[in-house]
Amino acid sequence: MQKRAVARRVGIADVAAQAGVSLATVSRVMNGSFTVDPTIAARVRSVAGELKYQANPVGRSLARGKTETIGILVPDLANPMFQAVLHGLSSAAAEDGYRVLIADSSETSSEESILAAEARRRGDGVVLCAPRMNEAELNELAPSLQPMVLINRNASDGTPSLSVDYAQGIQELAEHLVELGHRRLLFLSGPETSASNRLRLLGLDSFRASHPAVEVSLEQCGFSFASGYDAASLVVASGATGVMAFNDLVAMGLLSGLHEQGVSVPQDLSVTGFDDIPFAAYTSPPLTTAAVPLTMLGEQAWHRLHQLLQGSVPEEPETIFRTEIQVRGSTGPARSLPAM
Amino acid sequence: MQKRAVARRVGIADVAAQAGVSLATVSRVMNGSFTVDPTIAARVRSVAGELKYQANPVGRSLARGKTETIGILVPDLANPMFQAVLHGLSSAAAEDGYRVLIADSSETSSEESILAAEARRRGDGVVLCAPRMNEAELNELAPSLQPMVLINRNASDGTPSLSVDYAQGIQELAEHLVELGHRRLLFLSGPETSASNRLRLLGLDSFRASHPAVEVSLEQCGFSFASGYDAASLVVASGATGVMAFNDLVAMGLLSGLHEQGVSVPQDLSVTGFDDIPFAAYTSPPLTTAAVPLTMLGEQAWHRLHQLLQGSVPEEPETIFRTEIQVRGSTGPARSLPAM
DNA sequence: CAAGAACGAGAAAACGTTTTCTCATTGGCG
DNA sequence: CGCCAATGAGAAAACGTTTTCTCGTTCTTG
Repeated sequence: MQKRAVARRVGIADVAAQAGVSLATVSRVMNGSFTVDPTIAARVRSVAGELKYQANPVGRSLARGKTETIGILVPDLANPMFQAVLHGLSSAAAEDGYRVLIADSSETSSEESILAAEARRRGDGVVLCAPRMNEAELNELAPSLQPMVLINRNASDGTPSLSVDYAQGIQELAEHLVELGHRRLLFLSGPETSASNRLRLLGLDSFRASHPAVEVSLEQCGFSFASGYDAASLVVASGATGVMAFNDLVAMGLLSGLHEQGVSVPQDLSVTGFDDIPFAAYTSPPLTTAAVPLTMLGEQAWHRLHQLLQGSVPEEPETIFRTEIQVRGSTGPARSLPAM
Repeated sequence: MQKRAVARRVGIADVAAQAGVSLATVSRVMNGSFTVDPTIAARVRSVAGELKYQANPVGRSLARGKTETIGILVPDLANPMFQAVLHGLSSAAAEDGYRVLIADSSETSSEESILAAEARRRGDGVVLCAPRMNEAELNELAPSLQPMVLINRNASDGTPSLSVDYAQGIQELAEHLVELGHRRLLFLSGPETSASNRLRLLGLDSFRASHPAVEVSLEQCGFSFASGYDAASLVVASGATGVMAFNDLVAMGLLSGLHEQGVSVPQDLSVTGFDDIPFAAYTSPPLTTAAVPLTMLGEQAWHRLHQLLQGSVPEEPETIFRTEIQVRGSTGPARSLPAM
């Protein structure tokens, strides 16, 4: 006899009926429009409170044509690097009242297009963080994904992008190792699909050109802790004394693998990472690495996207962030170097 | 003369017009209904392809009454513990075609209710991960948030929950320290708002009861790396030889602070963490900690929520996960212990 | 005092789908 | 050959808001 409808959601219509006004008026009151009589407004607010009315975001989004939500596509949510970017993005977006929807491709580049389109369509814009898809695919997809911001990639249509100068970073790391006396360097290369990996390779090419006396070899590896761990034997066998890992995760895995094989770092071998993820400073030994402003990357991505959402044209399409070498315990003088 | 509308989104109506059928038919084709003539279906599909039509998720959500999206509320997205849970949740949800919306309260408990309600209303359900709000608030809020799953909290309305047995975990850690000969223990307590911290305190009470000869003191600390770092002096001054940090983050900060003060771990002091975040094994020294199945917690949360969304009543309201002590390098024999 | 402006609030259209009705056509069967 | 069932597709209602129109009042002003 009392409440027969089992739990029908209270809608704007219920409030309107109860308060004896029209839907429009309720909507106006709830949105803080001043064009409504204070008496009525108060009554509506009171009824809304009683009924615990809260606007349905889906209906509102449809009517307004925007969701106040953005999507982010990451290749691997388990990777602290992307976690840091996500955190920066989410915090910054939250400050402007926007929420973030996650799309994690789990390093499956073939799924990216679909996930990106999905994420984009569910929100007002999207951030593609280091997508693994190839150049052609990205260029084709880009126009349909606007407004969008790219991280560590570029599209031919001038989509705003935030990039890290990996080429410079890896060169500085190599330079650092050479200064320590290392002459045989090894780079543990990341996924072929990674654009930032290609940039590192480019950087190494420049380095080779300017340092003909230094041997810089290459080994295909991966992006994860496990791949670094598995590479330990290869690394030892290579005879290199300075090893640059694709990223901190790989470096940490390598450190772990080397430790198990009784190789001491940095006495026997120097190891560098890349990214400076939050825990790179606390490995044993602490990791020498090229610091990427990860959280800031996320924050800036939001600010760019926010501008786009407000209809302003981006002033500079591409922003490039420099890395900063953090020298820590995992690198030291080359073993064969005569004491000075 | 060609395309005057600057970029109007192509909708179901465009496809219908172009294919010479009704909206309903297009919808049926796009949703794979078999009640439509193959010839027409093919034509619609072809037109849809040409026009690159993709259904607007907002309109669809409104019509269907569900968004295939869930929300998650976390106290701090910068914390690897919550990142791991989020990762588990997101992966598991993705497998069933659901996406995850993030709400990060940044440890501001007063904002949680609003954020939780928001996140819930935007999706079909919500996961509250270790909310900091008090008991009363949680109990009051819970009914309005259904379907929901709680992690490390309980609500009076029988909301399904996934909990970790922190009381048992902290006792095992204390036990471990005592076995190493430590008699003066110190617990670096986490936020008062943290329910799991209260459980740890409860565990320590039991421990005290069963080990009257052991001194277990307490120091208010925090949840972050920084708070652990700052606590180093206090810890040294306390005279304790075994320190249990609130979590791995605090432990790592403490390790760092102690290192700076020239205190060696575990020779001078033993330190334990809690959670076993992905990098706890790679600090220097590696952290002895109580492993919480973080990713699994996220996955299970999804599975529970998924059941709820499909209308099945949860069999067991609360699932409790045990922790597993990982003994690593940060704990060792008490210094003053006579050699045996 | 009357005419126009300003104002406040209701009616209705719009947002983009899905889904229930409804109806026309076809095919089968008695 | 006619009737009923089955089939396929269109019309329209529904989802829950916002927002544009529109219109009736009241206030202002000449």
